[in-house]
Amino acid sequence: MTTIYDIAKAVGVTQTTVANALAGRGNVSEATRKRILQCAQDMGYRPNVLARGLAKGKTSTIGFLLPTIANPFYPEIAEEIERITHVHDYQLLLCNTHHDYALGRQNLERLVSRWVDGIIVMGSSMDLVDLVHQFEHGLPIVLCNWQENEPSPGIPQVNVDFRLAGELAAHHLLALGHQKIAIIVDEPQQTTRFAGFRAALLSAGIPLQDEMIQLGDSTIESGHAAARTLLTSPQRPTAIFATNDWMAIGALEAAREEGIRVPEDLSIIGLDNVIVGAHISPPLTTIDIPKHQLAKKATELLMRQIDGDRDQAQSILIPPELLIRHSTAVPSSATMGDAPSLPVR
Amino acid sequence: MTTIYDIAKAVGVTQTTVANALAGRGNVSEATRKRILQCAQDMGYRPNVLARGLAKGKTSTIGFLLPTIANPFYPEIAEEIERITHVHDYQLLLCNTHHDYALGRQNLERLVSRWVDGIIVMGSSMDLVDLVHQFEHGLPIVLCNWQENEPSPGIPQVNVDFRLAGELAAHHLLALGHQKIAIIVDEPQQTTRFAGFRAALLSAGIPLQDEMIQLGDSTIESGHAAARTLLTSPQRPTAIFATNDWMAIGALEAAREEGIRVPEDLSIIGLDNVIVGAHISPPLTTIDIPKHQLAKKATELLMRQIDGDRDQAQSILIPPELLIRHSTAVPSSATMGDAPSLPVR
DNA sequence: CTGAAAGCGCTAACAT
DNA sequence: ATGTTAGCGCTTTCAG
Repeated sequence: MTTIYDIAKAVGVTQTTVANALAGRGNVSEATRKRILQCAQDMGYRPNVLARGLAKGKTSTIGFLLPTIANPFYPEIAEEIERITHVHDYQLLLCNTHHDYALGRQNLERLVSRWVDGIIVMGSSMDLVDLVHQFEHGLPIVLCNWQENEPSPGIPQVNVDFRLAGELAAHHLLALGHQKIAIIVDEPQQTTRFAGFRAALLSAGIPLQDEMIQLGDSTIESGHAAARTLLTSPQRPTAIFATNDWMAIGALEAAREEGIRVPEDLSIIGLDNVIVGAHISPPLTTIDIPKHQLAKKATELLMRQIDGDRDQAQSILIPPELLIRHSTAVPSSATMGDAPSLPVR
Repeated sequence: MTTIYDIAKAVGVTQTTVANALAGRGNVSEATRKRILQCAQDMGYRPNVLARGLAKGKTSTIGFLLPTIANPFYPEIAEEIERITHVHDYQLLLCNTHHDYALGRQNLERLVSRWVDGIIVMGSSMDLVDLVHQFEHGLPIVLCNWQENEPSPGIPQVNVDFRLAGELAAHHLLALGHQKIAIIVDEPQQTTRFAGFRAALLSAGIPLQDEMIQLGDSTIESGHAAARTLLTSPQRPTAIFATNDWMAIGALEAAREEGIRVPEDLSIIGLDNVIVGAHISPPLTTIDIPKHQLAKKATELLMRQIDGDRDQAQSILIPPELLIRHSTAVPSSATMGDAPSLPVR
């Protein structure tokens, strides 16, 4: 590896001059600058960011903690954050925690050891306690999509209004005329969307029955298993809200296996708006999470913190939107004469 | 940030002793070791990996370049590589190149600047020329799933036998009795699987027609568009091989839109065996790529290189496997009496 | 068993 | 406009 010292020697000047020339500081004569740049090029010089980080106490690196890139919801956000951070000349360090708090802490410590300038953490990826600890020690942190209403002691965050998300799902199903409604939820991670859903049903006079609540862990398989339980019970629901698309896809699969048609005999609505959801059969009705906006705001908040703008405990809330496709419809068993018609976009 | 010097001061010894104690070298008395470890714990000491990397000339970091984590094929591999590297106490640096060679080079240079100990590069993510350059300068590199038969001048690689993959797809469709067969391929990235497919058809006496070849770019949308073209042509095929699952899902969607039943009126076979493919309707027949094996071998090869085992230009070839699900079947228009029956697993 | 000192490649005052 | 110097936190000889 060639260093600035090598260049200095070759050109016949000192380190400082090379450093200045390379950094584009004005105090170098045009002639020597040219020679230096040329030489750097020839020798294939690459600055050593370790040395720079050590000297400056800043690494231009930010960490990004998420549960798993296996659920395509996260890659959509991760790629956007990567894009933005690159524009600002930061390098992104991606870490999967696999919903494992121990792994989350380990990853966090790795990042701290690397002197990252800040981190963005997605909900369900780790224990808030560990984060608070680092935050109080001065590490810039932004909570993104933090599940759900956990108190965040002064840590800036950008969130989706999950309560509203749950309400939107409920209202959609209610508007279609459903009465026997079930939910598949990843508890306690996704408790707010659950609460919103439940409250909306309740205020419509259709309280959610206990046996209509099934737990999942956000994977396709868990959605599949939960739906299976729901669909083989005597009290079979006519509509299911899966609190993420991945589980909704599993539910879709279970319905198919049971010979239950979607949306004719069963409506399924997800949450996330994962790209593939639009391309399967039937195209999945879902609650859209504005992922790019989430990524953008989170990165902005972090950059601001890194630039010294601490302690203005920002908390941004982004509204989700109902996205009607074809996995939801008026219940076929709707005997009531005033069944509302199905709006489709 | 507390440093070993802080600890030294607190305990009343010198840096060296602290370093030795922390590194677990034997030359420290049990008494002082205990005090040091205790103190480190109390002060929340975290080693600075930048400083360590600088001093040792080794960063325990490896880079991983891939096209995009938006296609779930890659996350499945990435997570496995991350897992293995963590076991070996390496940190993984993930970089998306978005199939953009300029971005790929930029990412590569970033990694080099970070003094990564080595990199793993997945096919279609960047220009081989840039890699060769770094490799010749001594950077350990492993090519993983490198598309397809590009010459790799001495760089170790682990590949899937894509030619066989193409043949397997062809043989499956032929065995079912298909005659009007089409392909959707991401050229020139996926040329080997294409070649295998084409050759197998040819030797069965059913050469692939030019109008039965459509190009895609590995996205769902491109598969969708390509299939649409195929399915609306007068010479509509009875079977389509999409060279990756993502495009196959797009093709499935196109068929649905055209009112063409799969697999009754149209067989579709993909390649990758992406998890979600098993859970959609109909479950996708595909060629399985042993991703974990790929990840494992690639990491092994890299570790070996890092440990000094250069220049044994290894090249590992892993065989793919046919995975029959429900998107392929005997063509309904099969008027021949000896249509083979459909094996399903 | 413990300490002193040099050095990794770079930045950042402070000279000249 | 260029040079000198110290220092970032750690590892690594080499001495005591």
